[in-house]
Amino acid sequence: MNSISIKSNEVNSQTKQPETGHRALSAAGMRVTNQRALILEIIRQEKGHLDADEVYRQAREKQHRLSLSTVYRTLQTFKRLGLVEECHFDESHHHYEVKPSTEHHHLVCLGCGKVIEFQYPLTRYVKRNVPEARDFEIVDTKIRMTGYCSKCR
Amino acid sequence: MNSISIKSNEVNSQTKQPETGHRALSAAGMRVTNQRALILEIIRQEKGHLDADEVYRQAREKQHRLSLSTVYRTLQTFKRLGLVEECHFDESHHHYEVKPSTEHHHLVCLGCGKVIEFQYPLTRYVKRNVPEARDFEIVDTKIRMTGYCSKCR
DNA sequence: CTCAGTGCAAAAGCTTTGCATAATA
DNA sequence: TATTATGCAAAGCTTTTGCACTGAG
Repeated sequence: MNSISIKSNEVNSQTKQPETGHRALSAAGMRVTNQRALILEIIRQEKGHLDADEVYRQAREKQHRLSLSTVYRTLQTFKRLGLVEECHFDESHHHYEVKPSTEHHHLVCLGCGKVIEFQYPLTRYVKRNVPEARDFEIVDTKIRMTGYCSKCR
Repeated sequence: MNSISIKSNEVNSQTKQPETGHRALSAAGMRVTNQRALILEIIRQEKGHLDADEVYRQAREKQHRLSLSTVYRTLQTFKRLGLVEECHFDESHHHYEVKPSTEHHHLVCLGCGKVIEFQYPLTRYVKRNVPEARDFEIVDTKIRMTGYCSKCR
């Protein structure tokens, strides 16, 4: 409903209160719980791409009693609200990242597992150049290229 | 080790023997079992993209006692040999298709679930136009665009 | 005070594995 | 005959769900 843009990763260090996420959550008409604020903060601060279990482990360090199901439920909620996005780097897990404002894609290194992001408006390009995509209303584009990075090749 | 190209989907209908897959299997130095031949035949004949359970159901119609684990093991084997490829259309399953000789990608309709394939050398395009991809040795490109097809939009 | 959100435990999917049996080369 | 592959059942992992309790608004 509301489009909430996430622009900064900096933590509000002047005020003592961990304000991170409060605006976004309440703007979406959701209750602001410690769990949600914490999970959102974790995903935002991690530049990379976390899976549910990594979020859980990190969250647990701050909130001892938080449960895995809350992590899953919260991740689903954030996904629905468009706050985070699900990626599929390997076959078994989901990974999550903050929703990027501009279209970007991933290069996944088979050697070291590093994920390199690049921004490029490939949706537009495909829409223009691929006949099959003409009368298809593209909602989302996911590109995952695998291979070997400069170090590993 | 050997690269085995699959070119035709036609069933050998002159000879009575279900030859499908025998060459490919033995060329790869694997034992030719009825189960493997059948599973390969099913994946080849199905133009679309099957998941393990669909392969299992179809295979069962011909070989009553075949087990799900054999399907999984066989699919893994075929993947390793490069005979089939794994796709990820939704979050929960794997889907398999015969390994295509030319680069192709998928448009997945969120309305009816239809999967439209299109061929386009996007790897080359990305390699040329995306700086981050320059010193990355791209092994595989997976593009999945979701949206709505002409009927569903 | 009320209802959305949480924790816990249990269940549900999909996939893998151990082991004895069956079948291929 | 010597392995390799299979079937069956059981386990493994990730994710979801039911329910009573807690806490935000």
